[in-house]
Amino acid sequence: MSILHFANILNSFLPLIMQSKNRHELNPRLSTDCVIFGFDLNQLKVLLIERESVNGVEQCMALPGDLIFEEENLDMAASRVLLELTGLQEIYLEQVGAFGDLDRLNKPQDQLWLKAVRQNPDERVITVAYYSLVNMNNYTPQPSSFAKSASWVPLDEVKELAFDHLTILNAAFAKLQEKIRIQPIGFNLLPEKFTLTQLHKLYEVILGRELDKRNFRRKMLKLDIVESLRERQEGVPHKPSQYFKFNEEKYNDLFQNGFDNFGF
Amino acid sequence: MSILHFANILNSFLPLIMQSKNRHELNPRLSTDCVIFGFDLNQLKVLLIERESVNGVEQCMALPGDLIFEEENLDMAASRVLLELTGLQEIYLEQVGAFGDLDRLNKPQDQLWLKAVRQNPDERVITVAYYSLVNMNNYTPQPSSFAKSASWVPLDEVKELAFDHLTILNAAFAKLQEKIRIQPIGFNLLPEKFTLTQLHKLYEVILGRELDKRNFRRKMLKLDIVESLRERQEGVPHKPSQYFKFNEEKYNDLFQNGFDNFGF
DNA sequence: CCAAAAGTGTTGAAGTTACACCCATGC
DNA sequence: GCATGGGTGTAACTTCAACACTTTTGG
Repeated sequence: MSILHFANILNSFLPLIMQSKNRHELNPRLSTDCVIFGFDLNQLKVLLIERESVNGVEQCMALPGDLIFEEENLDMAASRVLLELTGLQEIYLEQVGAFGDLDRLNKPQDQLWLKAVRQNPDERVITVAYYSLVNMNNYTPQPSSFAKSASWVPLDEVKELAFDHLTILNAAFAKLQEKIRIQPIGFNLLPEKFTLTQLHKLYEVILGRELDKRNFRRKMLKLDIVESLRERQEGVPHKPSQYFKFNEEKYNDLFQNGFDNFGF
Repeated sequence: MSILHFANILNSFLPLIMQSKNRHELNPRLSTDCVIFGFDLNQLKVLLIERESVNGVEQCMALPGDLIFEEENLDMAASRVLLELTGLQEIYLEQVGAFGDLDRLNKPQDQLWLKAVRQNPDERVITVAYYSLVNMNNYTPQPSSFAKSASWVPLDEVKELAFDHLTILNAAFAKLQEKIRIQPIGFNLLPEKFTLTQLHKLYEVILGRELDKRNFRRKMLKLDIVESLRERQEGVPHKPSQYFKFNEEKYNDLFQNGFDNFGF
């Protein structure tokens, strides 16, 4: 009796198995990946994990991500996986979308890794990606589970990632760029008190182009989402800058309504 | 030996089964749903299917959607399912996102239906939703497969849908509203030749508010994405309107670059 | 006193809003 | 001739883009 034949017989029991099995199992066909953006006041970074090498072969870096449980909401799964691999928690994650290309796990190196850690390494896996923005100062990654390390990597140094993670990262970054035009989301990436120059820089790195300093400041101040703390930098070898905080009330207002800048 | 015990033993063979089974099977945990918007020159409509009644119980309407095959891209699955259920094809579908709440299939009526048509009715299913805009004149729905009927339903008459389809519809509509501010996508919803009044009406129903007629026309003409056909309506009991077509070249240009209206 | 970044105003151009009347047609 | 929707212009206002110099501090 061939394996195929054997499997086909077992196959007829699948419905039974499905109904009775422990639902706290992992779903072998569904995963989640998280794209967490941070900002070090100079450049945009993304949180990546390093996985253990397999048979002495170094694995390239990856987004924090893993299979989800059978009985787990997608959103909760993303939060859990992020926590397990990097120690970060209480982060609002927004969905980027589902990624399910048939060849997304086919790179030889990825296959090697999957064979080492997954029960069903050949299983086709669809992943649901999430993204978020965080203030790097408040979250220090602590690798655990299969993450050998978890660290902030400058976006423009990311050349290669596991699986289709580069595609996912690009999609998330595109969402970020689109979103920052409509909602004043960037504040999540900054410390509680920040200078307008830092905010200015943040917008420049997200949008990928220079913005006029005076026009930028005028606009931000008029939107009324920043508020001076009447406190200045100290110890800087130049004219000290005022610190600002963001005005949560206005922020929430704009966050909900968007900037509504289309013109209609 | 309990069923549970039995299942647990079989469970250990699962990896084997997974590897050897026919990959042209349906994945019992993954589905796709399509939100197709149409416009009848007066109101927005969405394409819904009606399913066979189960044990004499009428089923409420649903988005066209079904399980996807193991070896099938998500995008292709959405196109296939749409074709199978409604006869529509060659439609560009854009992803809305993944929906996977644990209770999304739990309504009693939905359970009834699932038990009638699915091999594993209790399986937790995650769905990947897509949306599109079409010119209703070019696509006449032809129900088949488990769709008893497929028809255009005015958006504001949709009160209840199967599963979490109302949530999905709302998410897709929100995307549509957001997108039309950034890209001139509305033309997909109109016939090849249309009047500015029809286009105007379309924008009003999508955005859900009145727009000044003169300002709207001025703006559209300046964007240069519509072009007069120097042809007029006939047989209308009022001053006949010019027909316009949209300027594909300009359209594609704006489609790629967006309106870039944020101000930075 | 030098280097470095902070902070500040104006102007011309473009875009936005609000608003009311005449026109061409079928009946 | 009347009902219906088509089609048009202007003025006040707001927003945008471009541009350069003075200020404050540490060393």
